[in-house]
Amino acid sequence: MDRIIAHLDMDAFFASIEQAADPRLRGKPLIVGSRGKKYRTVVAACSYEAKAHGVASGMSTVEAFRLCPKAQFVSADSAKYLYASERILRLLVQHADRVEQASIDEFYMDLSRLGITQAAYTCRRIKDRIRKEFSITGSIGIAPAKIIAKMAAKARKPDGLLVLGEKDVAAFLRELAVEKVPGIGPRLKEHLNNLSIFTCGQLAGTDPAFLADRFGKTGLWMWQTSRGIDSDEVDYWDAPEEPPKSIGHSYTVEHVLTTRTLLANWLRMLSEMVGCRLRRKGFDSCVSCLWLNNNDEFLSREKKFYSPTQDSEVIFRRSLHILESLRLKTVCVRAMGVTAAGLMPAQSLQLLAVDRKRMRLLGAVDRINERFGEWSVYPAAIQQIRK
DNA sequence: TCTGGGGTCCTAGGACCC
DNA sequence: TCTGGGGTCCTAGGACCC
Repeated sequence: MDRIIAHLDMDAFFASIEQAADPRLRGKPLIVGSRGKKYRTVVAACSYEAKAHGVASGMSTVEAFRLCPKAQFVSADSAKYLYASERILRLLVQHADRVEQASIDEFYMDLSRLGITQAAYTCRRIKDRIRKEFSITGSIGIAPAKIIAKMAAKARKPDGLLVLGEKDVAAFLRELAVEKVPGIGPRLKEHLNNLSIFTCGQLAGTDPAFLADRFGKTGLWMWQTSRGIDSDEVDYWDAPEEPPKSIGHSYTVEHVLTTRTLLANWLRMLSEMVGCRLRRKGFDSCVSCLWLNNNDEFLSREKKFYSPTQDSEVIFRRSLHILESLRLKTVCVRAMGVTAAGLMPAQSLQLLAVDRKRMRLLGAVDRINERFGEWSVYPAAIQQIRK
């Protein structure tokens, strides 16, 4: 049986939800910032009215407002989007045998059982229901492979539907620019263009051994994709949910940090957030990572430690240890991040009495913060950087 | 993750062991 | 003591995605 995969990609998802929720925003250019500070953030999403002025996701809001001064601004409200995303998932499950959520606004459906005509009909029906029930739109691509379905949905945005049978795939790919393939970003595009490879058709015609030699695994993957073939992992459905590989937090400060003490205080806070999330999710971590943007130079280091931990204080000390190993001559930090990797299920049994006591303390602090709101209780060292 | 912030995966070189 | 090959682990850094 031929595979028939549909990919639903919501159109300007965050912005559309905001417009659906607030009639005053409808029909207007809208910028959704990833955080509340209007001029110190980037565009998480924007309405099609804003896109018409050249605004795009990932752009700094300063640039976005230069292009479109009249745009409305709201800060992202992820709880709202997650809720909508879950409801969309529930709707899709009613129409497809297998549904996989690929991100907050993207879904795959296996419609192989339906045949192509019926699959197309079902997708039209899904689009109608989404418009009626959510007052937003999504685009759907139908193809024999997940990655092709995804590209097909993108190609018909917004509010589009593109149906590709087995025999249509080659024609669809032939003239498609290589950078339209998800996974081929600016760097790979440039590399390929330098080799006079501009379209998927040209990529498909290139010797795979040559690509493997140039790009390693990525080369073979690009070649496969350009011929409309999913890599094996991608074709795997119903996979049990993978545990996260890392948990981290980062922050860009308004005013550059120029003292070690101030920097340490911020690391303390980020470590606190990371530790809290480790405990909530039930993980211990044995690899600590620290990155800094110091004097406009990006630095990152990670180090493996032999005792797994979920204690914020330990995460903090490890971050400091890594910081020392950087031997910074001057401190001039604009952004920094603390990440816990090497995750494993938390050790429930603490051997030493002192550790048991410490875990009880952390547990109590977590419960207080859960009940009375985040940051009800926090280490005194963080005091001076909290507003 | 580099004008935010959250991630994943891959590569390559060095250390170390047999 | 040096040379060689194979394998694993650790770490830095690049590229990409939403």
